[in-house]
Amino acid sequence: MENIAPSDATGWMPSLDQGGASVHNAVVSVLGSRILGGDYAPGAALPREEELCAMLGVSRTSVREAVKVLSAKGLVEARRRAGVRVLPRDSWRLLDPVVLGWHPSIQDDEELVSGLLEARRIFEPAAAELAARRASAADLAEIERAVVGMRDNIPGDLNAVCQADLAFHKGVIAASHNVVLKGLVGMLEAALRATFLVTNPLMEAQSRALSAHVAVLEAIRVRDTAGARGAMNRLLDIAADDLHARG
Amino acid sequence: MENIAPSDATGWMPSLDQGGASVHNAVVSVLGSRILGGDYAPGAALPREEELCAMLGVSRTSVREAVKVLSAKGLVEARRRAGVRVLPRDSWRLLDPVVLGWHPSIQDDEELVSGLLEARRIFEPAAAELAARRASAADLAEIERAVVGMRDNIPGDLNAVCQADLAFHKGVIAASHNVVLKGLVGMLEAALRATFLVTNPLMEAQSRALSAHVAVLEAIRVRDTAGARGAMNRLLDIAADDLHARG
DNA sequence: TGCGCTTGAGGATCGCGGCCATCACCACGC
DNA sequence: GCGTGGTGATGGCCGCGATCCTCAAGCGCA
Repeated sequence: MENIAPSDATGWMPSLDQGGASVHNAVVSVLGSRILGGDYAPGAALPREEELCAMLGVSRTSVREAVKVLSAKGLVEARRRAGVRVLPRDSWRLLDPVVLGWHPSIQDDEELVSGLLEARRIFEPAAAELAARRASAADLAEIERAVVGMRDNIPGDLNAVCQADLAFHKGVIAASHNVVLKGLVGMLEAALRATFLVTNPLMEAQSRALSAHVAVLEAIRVRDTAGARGAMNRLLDIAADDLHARG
Repeated sequence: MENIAPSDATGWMPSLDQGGASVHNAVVSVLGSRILGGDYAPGAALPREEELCAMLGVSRTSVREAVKVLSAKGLVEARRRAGVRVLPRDSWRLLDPVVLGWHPSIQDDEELVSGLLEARRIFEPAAAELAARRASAADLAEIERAVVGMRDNIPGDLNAVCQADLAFHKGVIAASHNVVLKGLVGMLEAALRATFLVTNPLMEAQSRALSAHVAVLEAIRVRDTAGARGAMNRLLDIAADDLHARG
């Protein structure tokens, strides 16, 4: 029965503890995390509005807005008399980065991790091939900047390396100029984050990964579609190896 | 300045004209369609809450809930003093079937149609390959039922054929047992609907498509992964041909 | 005198609480 | 067994105050 709001009258702690900066975002985040975490299982019913208000210390307006948002993301369904029930996992918009961000520990969800990696092996090589065909000068510059960012931070700042790695894959997908693939960057972001959490920062692994990234970049630059696809495949092989070795 | 609500006091027309069954769903649907239709371009600001209320004939509560939903789907962003602004298309959750359903005419959006088909050619053959490896008896029965549904309605009910076709592709993706791929069924649904709108019901095309579907089913049944991938590729070749011939 | 930073007021959304309407479900009665 | 009314939940509307971002006017400095 924790309390989100700063509660009563006396003091005023300016910050909210969870999620976004606004009250209803905090409610959305709390309920979403609780659903993804399994506290409210699919098929189960959430507490009534009134109870949620009391539980979270917010007004009905915020709770109702939060329920609407969760409903928009396919997590719950609100019916008139029956209250709010959690929908089965198949209807959850797991490709929504926000929803994926509510997962308490992606790296421990075996089905999700393998599904994400499998999906990456399906569409990232294809994205690289399309990028080799369509990348503009700006796209190439973006990808190259990411590679440079990886190289310059390799022995040191691990966080910067991760961000550059993410920027690299985002750049390749953006260079594919495909609307659907661009809709998958959120999923990719979550997948990479999970990978970074599992894969320890091994020097050798990092240098291998860097050379694979360079190979993808060069293949795209010279418009070698098959080479780009193959280089991306090798890159994902390395990632899968690291993931498997550590898992 | 149309009015969603039944307006004033005298009469009471029970039905809402747009979208779902509830008021806020109607508002969401109207605003979403208007954004997708280009009436509110990316970067532009929506009218103020008060104006939207007057324009749609609903209360601020409904408008605000609708804005929250649209914000959850990445269409708009509400900032305090600046009002509600439409976000760039890249942040729209186009993989959300609801969002895609707001598109006024998918078949006329060249970039979207080609992007959808391209995406299908990337991940549907892969899904067929995975299905050949993992399909359960129930999965196979579901796919087979869809094929039978296509065959039995081929000369007659076009709508039933389309539904069976959709069920077929859904079944293959479900049989792949991949979380990410299952998240793409909404996109697939919109893609198929757009295809059906363009491709006229040619007898020869339908029979060709049917045999291709049967080939995919048989390959999955005998666990022929490469065959399933190839058959799905041929199926998509046919679809692309029909689409191109008519486009 | 011109430019840039600060500060003030305005104005929009945000959040709250109460109210009534609506509708599904259940139990009672015919 | 079926119809009907009670009951309790969500759906929707309204007005209020708080908040805080934005824009622009005003001031200081070179």
